[in-house]
Amino acid sequence: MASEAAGLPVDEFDVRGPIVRPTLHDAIVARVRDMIIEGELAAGTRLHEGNLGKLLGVSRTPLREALKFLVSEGLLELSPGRGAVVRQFTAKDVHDSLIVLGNLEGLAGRLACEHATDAEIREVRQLHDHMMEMYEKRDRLPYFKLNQNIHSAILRLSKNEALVSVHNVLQARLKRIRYIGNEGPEKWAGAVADHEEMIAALEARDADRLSTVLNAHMQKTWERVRHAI
Amino acid sequence: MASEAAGLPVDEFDVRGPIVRPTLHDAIVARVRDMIIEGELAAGTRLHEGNLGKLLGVSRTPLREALKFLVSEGLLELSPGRGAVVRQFTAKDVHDSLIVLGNLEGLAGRLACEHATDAEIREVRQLHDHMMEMYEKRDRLPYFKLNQNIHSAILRLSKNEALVSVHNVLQARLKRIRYIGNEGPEKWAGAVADHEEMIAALEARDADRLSTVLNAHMQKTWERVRHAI
DNA sequence: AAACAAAATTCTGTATGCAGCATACTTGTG
DNA sequence: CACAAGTATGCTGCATACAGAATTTTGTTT
Repeated sequence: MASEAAGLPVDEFDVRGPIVRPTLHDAIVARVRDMIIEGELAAGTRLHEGNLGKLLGVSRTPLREALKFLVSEGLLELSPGRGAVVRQFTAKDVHDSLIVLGNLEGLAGRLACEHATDAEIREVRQLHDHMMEMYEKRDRLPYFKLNQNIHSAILRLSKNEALVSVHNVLQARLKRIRYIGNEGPEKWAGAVADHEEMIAALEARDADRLSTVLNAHMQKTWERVRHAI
Repeated sequence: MASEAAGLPVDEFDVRGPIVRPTLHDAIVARVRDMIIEGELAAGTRLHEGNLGKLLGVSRTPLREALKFLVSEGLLELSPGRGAVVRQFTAKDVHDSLIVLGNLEGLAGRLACEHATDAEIREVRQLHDHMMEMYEKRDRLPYFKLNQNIHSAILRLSKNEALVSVHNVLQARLKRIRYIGNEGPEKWAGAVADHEEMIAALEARDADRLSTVLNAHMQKTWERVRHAI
């Protein structure tokens, strides 16, 4: 309905909401979040509103709003009068977060077994097979991305928005650490074995088994990343 | 160490951080959050930056920063070009959130059995006994507050910061609904029975039992509040 | 009278300016 | 030479100003 002419970038109209346009706010939030995850802004770094604003090409006002948003997400900390600092996670913080994440993913797996359609499970299987190809080639980055996608997919298949939401927040806090916590070959093999069992349990819709594997998988993740903290 | 003279309002120095002063930002966030929970700002209400700012006695800049913060917490929604709106939760949203909350509290109970000191458990027992007095008197508001305090205390006793954090976010979203979802006497009695079992399980450090009760308690909460949505 | 179009008003989004606090530097003193 | 006090700079926090989008109101036409 919006435009018949081919080649136009995107429709301005969305099915459910009225108009959906990308906002500067979202762009800044996403950009700074990426800078933190990719280590461009190391933990403990004090964020200079003037410099960072010039770097991103925005003025201080929308930047400050974005920073407040990231504070709420737990990626930044705020010292009154001293501005925002990239949050430094202690080993205990990470361990605690992984315990919660394991529990949340366990719940997600349980719900996914109940609510996912067969077609959706097949899509996860495809992601899994693709990931295994990357593992055979020892191609770490695509493996890493597909791995994340599979976990996100299981969360999505729980069909529980609240669960997805809190998982995302916690996941974002740890992304940086999982990014650098690249394990040795033997532990990698262990993670792959976990994933094999995951997909099997999901296809069998064995809620208890899937839940258990996901929870245990997260506990092993701790062993893999603890050295990096 | 800070001041020997009695009567001074508060020490300016905290044990761990350097200086702790209340910030305008935090005050605005807390105020608007309360206005939402207490229904002064009903779900669906469009927040007018000019009016709200005048009402609170602050200019638009810090107000907007606070609103962005609350958007991240999930209490507000943002329509680009149209400002912030108090988020409207569907019945499914609430149900989903309660499922997650039940799981989180179950985990918290499990961890609390492991990590809480005897003294801390005794404090929870005192809260519980006090709450029971209020129940005998059918004094709803203090009962409600003490109830919340007990749940918060169990979360705190888990000694897991990440768990407390995500629980708080989810809890804040539902506070308004639990505030209005005041049940009849028979369901109230059921909730009280749950609490009796909770405190017993905690004192026995029976992790499985406490976890089960907390999870079930949250599922019953759904029955109590569903009519209010 | 109803529907559409255009103008005016109002509100959001962004930039800039200013005041106060924090920090770094400099200078004076023991 | 070390340390402390005073000064100077720079940054944050907040307010205001301006531009563009959204909404409402008004006028015109059918």
